[in-house]
Amino acid sequence: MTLGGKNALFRYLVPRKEPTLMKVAVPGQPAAWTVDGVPERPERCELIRSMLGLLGQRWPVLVLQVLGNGPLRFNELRRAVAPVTQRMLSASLRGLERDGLITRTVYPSAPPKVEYKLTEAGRTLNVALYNIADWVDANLETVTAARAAYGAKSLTHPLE
Amino acid sequence: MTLGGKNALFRYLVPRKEPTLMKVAVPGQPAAWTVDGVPERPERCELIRSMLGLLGQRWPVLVLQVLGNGPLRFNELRRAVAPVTQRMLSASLRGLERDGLITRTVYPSAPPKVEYKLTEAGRTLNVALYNIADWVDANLETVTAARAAYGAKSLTHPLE
DNA sequence: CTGAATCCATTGGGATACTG
DNA sequence: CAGTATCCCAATGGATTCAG
Repeated sequence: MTLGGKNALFRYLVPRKEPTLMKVAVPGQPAAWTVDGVPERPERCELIRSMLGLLGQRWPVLVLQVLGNGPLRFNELRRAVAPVTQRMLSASLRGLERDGLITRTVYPSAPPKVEYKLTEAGRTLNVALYNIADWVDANLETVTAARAAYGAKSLTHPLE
Repeated sequence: MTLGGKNALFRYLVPRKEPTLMKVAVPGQPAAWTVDGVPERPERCELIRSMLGLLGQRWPVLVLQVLGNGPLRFNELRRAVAPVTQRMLSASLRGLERDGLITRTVYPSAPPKVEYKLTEAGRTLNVALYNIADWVDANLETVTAARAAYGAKSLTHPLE
């Protein structure tokens, strides 16, 4: 089983503990973990997983999408991605800000005004999301049919 | 705030309950939910969210990636994406099969042999994943710096 | 070999109330 | 307006055991 070339992403996704297939022996070189000859960067692995986890969450994706239309204030966002709760919106915004996908600007006024704005990184990540949507457009019937065909089988599935 | 054009994905991601921004009033037409003039398809919304949820999970992504190298049997897969548990691998495989991303072929023999293989849909979805990896490659320093800069702030965050 | 069933710890995330 | 704090429930997912 080859590991080179197109499937390099995999090696960045495997967990750190006992990484079996990550160990790619390069002939003529000392045993080291490399990806296409480049030394593996654990932080890249971490970040890919982190981003996939982010995109799998409900609200951050929505926030990213609505901010693509321009900067918004907290309650504007809250209405835009309703029915998000304050808690979840706040948590999502902090997570996105932490990763540098949005900026948080406080205008010292009464009442307070806080503006959230997409960064360039956030904008480009948003674009990557459209690839998923494109895939769905191309495979909607396929998936729907597969699910229908699968319907007759057992029901108690831990994962959806 | 405009909703047209580039940000159509958003409207497919909003929850069904009380969809605020989904309702796009088209002047001169009867009030109906449309996306770029095309009637909205709730099942597409569902599927996009479903796929994002799938990609946010730990093991299905890994399974998809390793199967990109060719078909594998259950225990081969288990070793390849170690340290996955049997339960999680089984659940992931059923989910992927349900969505038509992989096929499950049982060879009637003793001991039993089951082969899992990527479908064309699974292969193309795999490709979409590389866009996330590309984004990470382009923004690794940005995100790392943002996280470091954010470090000084409060600690109790419900979302990561 | 290929799973399913059971038990249990952690976490996501909603409702509500309160604050500068 | 822009949040934080608390409570609580359901779902995720790991470890272990059982079965065809």
